[in-house]
Amino acid sequence: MEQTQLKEALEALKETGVRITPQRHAILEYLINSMSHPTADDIYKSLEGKFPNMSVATVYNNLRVFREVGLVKELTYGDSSSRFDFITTHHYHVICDSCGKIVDFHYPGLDEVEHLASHVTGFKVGNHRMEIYGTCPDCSTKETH
Amino acid sequence: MEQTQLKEALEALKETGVRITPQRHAILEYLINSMSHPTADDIYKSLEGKFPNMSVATVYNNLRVFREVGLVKELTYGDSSSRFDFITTHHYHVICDSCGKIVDFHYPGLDEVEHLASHVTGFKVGNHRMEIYGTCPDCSTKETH
DNA sequence: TTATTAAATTGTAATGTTTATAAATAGTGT
DNA sequence: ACACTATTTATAAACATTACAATTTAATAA
Repeated sequence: MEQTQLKEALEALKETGVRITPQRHAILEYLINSMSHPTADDIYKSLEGKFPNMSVATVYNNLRVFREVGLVKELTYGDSSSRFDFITTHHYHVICDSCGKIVDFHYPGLDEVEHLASHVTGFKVGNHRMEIYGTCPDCSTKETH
Repeated sequence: MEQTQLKEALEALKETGVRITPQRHAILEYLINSMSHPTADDIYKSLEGKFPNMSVATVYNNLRVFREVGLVKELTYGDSSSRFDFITTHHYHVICDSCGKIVDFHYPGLDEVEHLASHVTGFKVGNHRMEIYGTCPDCSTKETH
């Protein structure tokens, strides 16, 4: 499952003329396997064991490359640092206001909204982002005891 | 029109026990009158004339206060600094990928999505955010000549 | 009006994330 | 294996935002 995704991702890089380095391989692998939404620093720390000499700049550089190629989505919430998400299928995120947990939420998409927006504003609409905020079950039970 | 909004905002502050200082008055006024979505630094620079001694920290502190009271929404896009938006009616933003222009876009809301998300994830859903990205008319014409 | 008190402002330093830079290194196609 | 460039590394710099302590000020009541 993940193997396919990784292969496809590497293929996509090759096609764009982006070189495949061990660091890039490892970052991609981490993004695919981690079911969370890590920050650049999370990734840096997680790969410290395998790559003791890797620079933080490398992580940032490659996340930018992956974003430009369209492999990765950058999520900017209110908190200090960006989070990065390997793009699989179209899905949204539900975020807990209390503990910050991020849960994936699949939804058909909001093409209708895009069309309306395009019509009203005259923009050539390309894409959109949406996040839903609330309290996760864990934090809900904690609050009401 | 704006006078009413400002009065109501000041009233809301009073009710919450937040003191009304000249700086707060000016920042609120600026947010309401500016039809743009200024950064903290925009606000700071714009009020430099009236308040030569005002600290950047004051701007940040008060934007946080306004957000906590619910008068202002903080918008975190990809770029480096947050933007702040005085909350009037429920609307979304359409953002130009090319020049960064932000246009308001009124839409009935996405209650249905919130309900579904709540049902699927078990979250107590409170609110959501959505932004639409594309190319504005100006940039579109520039590209195609 | 004045005194009182807690809250807000100021100035500055500190923090933390992200980017820029230049030298060293390593992928890729031949 | 070679040559050509992209990439990595290490470090410094830039930038937005926050923390802090001292000073000032808004709100309240006498």
